[in-house]
Amino acid sequence: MPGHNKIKIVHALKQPPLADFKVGVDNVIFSVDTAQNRLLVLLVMRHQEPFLNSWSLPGTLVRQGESLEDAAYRILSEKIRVKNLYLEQLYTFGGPSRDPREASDSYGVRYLSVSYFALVRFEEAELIADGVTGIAWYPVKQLPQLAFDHNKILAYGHRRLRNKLEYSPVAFEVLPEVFTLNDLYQLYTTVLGEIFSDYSNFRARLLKLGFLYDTGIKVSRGAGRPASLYKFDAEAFAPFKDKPLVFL
Amino acid sequence: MPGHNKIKIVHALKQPPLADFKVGVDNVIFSVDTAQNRLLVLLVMRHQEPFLNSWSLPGTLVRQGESLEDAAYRILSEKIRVKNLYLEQLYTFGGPSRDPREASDSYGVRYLSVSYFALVRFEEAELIADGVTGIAWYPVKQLPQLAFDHNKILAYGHRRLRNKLEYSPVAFEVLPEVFTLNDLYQLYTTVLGEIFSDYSNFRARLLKLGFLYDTGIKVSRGAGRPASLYKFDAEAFAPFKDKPLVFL
DNA sequence: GCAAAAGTGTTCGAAATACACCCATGT
DNA sequence: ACATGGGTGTATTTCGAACACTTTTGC
Repeated sequence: MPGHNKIKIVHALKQPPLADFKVGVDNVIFSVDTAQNRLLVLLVMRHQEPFLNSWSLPGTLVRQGESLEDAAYRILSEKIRVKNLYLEQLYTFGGPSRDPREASDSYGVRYLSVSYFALVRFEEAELIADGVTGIAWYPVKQLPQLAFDHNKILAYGHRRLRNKLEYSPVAFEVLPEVFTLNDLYQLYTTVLGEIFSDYSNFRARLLKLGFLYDTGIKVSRGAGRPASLYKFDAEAFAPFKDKPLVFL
Repeated sequence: MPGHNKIKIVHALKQPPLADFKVGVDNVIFSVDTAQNRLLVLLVMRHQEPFLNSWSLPGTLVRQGESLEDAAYRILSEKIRVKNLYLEQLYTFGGPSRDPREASDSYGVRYLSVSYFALVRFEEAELIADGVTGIAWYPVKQLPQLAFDHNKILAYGHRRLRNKLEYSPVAFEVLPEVFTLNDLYQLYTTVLGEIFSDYSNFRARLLKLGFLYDTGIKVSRGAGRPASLYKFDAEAFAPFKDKPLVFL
């Protein structure tokens, strides 16, 4: 079809050229220190320009043949060893000039960031300190200035975490295998804030739902009556999957 | 620091090269035909390879200096004219080999799709038929086979729409300026399915919330008692913003 | 008058809220 | 023994589901 081709060419001449991208993946990795009731996020110190010696979210550029999610898992496994984790895509930040390299190398290459949101168990997460890379859990209450637009990404991740917590059982991905109901309650209050119902009501509602299994094992934390250790029963939770369950 | 430099080089040699990307933006544009109670999605016919003569989501590749959202608005405005609309980012699909061009041109260029989700008012949306481009509203109940992974993207968008509808006032972006409570009810049932409370309860709950303004104007649709036309009062809704409001 | 659609009201039971109270342990 | 945290029970109120009933129109 010659006529059709002509149209395409005319259009191509009118339009500005396509942008070339490198695609980065940045992870917002949360965990909760139940002992100290702090919500933590994993940060790494940059050792290259740009933003040399700034803290940043652990990230990487996507390689040939690698899917976005693969890349997300790759950085994660380079930084910490975990038994299991929760991971989902967050958001894609892609405005021009969000990365200073775009200006400097003037090839017109854009840097786009697909962010992922992850939850790991604090007790099981073993940081991989390779001696060169600074890496640390930071309390979200005391964040430093981060590289790029990472503060924005982190804020977005934090919002997602709060939402998730209300209507999905992500909490049990963050807690240790067994936990007391108070651990669970503390987790909700530290992440969501004090806007919360009574402990006894929280407790009653959750137990009635029936996906928490009482192991019978008691644990004593200093003074006071020992608490039962509970376990999340994934099978018993199944019927609630995708239902608008809210345990506010 | 020479030692530091050496480490970088060694790593670079071990690692597979970075992928180069073109970034596409694909829009899932919904509207609701209140007259026929159908949920519609905007599709365009492709006139180039790959997937010549397949229906697809309206999309484009991102140009130099253009943000992702700009690109989303650009395609949208090339296809339809609307007064106002709701737009938000959906998800980023980026596995290797999701686009057949990746294989064929063998430059190792990857195609990544950032999808956007849009809602427009059916009555106000004027399709721009340029004679060449086939473009049409398709009922989501009767979708054809789409190009690329667009069926998957569309399914994802549909799920998001259902969720949005339950806890945010997007419905009023899709309805005309004034509407009857029945219009609203029909909208919810057509999108969410019949899993729904009674009309009278739905009605009572919404009116109690107090952000629907009764214009007093009555409109008669065939037989039966004429209905009041209502208006969404954005200011009165403000206090509910970001609250876990659900009008199921 | 009768059907059809809009709009109102009533009843009933389930859940959320706010407590008061009992239980088991460390010191 | 008493302070501390764990755990249970109960009265009150709010809210949603179901459904009966009234009102206003077209035919």
